[in-house]
Amino acid sequence: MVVMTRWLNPDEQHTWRAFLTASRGVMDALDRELQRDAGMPHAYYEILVRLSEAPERRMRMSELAEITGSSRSRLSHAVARLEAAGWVRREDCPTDRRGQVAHLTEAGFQTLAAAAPGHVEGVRRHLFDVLSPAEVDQLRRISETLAAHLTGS
Amino acid sequence: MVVMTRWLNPDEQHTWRAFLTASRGVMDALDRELQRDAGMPHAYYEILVRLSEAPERRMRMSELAEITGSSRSRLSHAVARLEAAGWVRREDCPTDRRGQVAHLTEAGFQTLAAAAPGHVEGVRRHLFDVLSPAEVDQLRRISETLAAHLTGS
DNA sequence: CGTCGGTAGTTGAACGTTCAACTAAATCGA
DNA sequence: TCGATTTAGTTGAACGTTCAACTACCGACG
Repeated sequence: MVVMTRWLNPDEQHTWRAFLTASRGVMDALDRELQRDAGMPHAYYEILVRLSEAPERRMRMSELAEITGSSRSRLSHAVARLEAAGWVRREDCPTDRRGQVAHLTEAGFQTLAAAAPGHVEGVRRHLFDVLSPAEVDQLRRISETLAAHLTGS
Repeated sequence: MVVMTRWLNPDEQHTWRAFLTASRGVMDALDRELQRDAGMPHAYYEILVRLSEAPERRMRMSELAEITGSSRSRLSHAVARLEAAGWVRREDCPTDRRGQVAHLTEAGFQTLAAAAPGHVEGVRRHLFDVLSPAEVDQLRRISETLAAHLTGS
């Protein structure tokens, strides 16, 4: 069966490219800043943040992968590096002999605490300061909708 | 001078994380689909698209780097791979002996033509079909604002 | 109890990006 | 016209991600 492609019209084209430029741009800027100021990419920063928020600063690898939106493999490699940096330690899970628990070390917490203010400032500078409160609200709803549909399909 | 960090309030926190999840999620999904269906990452697809739109399907490396939002180094590596795949050829620039001109080959154009319908469908599925026309409009304005501020600072 | 399918996590190779260093040519300024 | 600066582009190494293959363990069903 031949299906006609519904190409993007010029408006959609423009929106799509603006979205690409903006989202990539914001992420790249924050990534660069974090790499410069804290010596780690944003993905690693996020891992530390999520661990710092977990009870006892510990989390199962699977859950951590799930919540940071990364594959198990990616998380495994990442945690290996974070462990080498002394920021995370891996421990055996007491209830599941297959499992591992990632644990944010005190050094990791301190590194995170040192990096956080600069990063938050960056998020403000590149995102919140630039948009009106109404736009921030719109962005939130749009993002939630998009995110919901991703897990769905 | 000690500066108090203006942390993100819970609403901002939520918005930021939703934005992260959504933009990463959409890009990841399209990247996966393009890799599966066309054997190339989205960044490479974009290079081919931009070349296909250029006069004579030719563009200076610098301009191509600029327009695709990548570093010169990244583009250089990317075009090297695209050239190895037979989709792009590099030619000497006639007006600037330092310069190179990337040229989309017929094979590259055909590959692009084969990949485009599926990709556009993906963009619709993950983005446009999910949002109302008003939201699409909001997203466009927000993205344009964000993009404008990136080049600015 | 045994075994069979699913789950948790790791590994190494291939790939793509970044970073800094480098070559070569254009441009600017005296 | 000579030298200094800037611009164009490439290169290789280090890094981070992906993919597929792998080990080990859990849980369920006979």
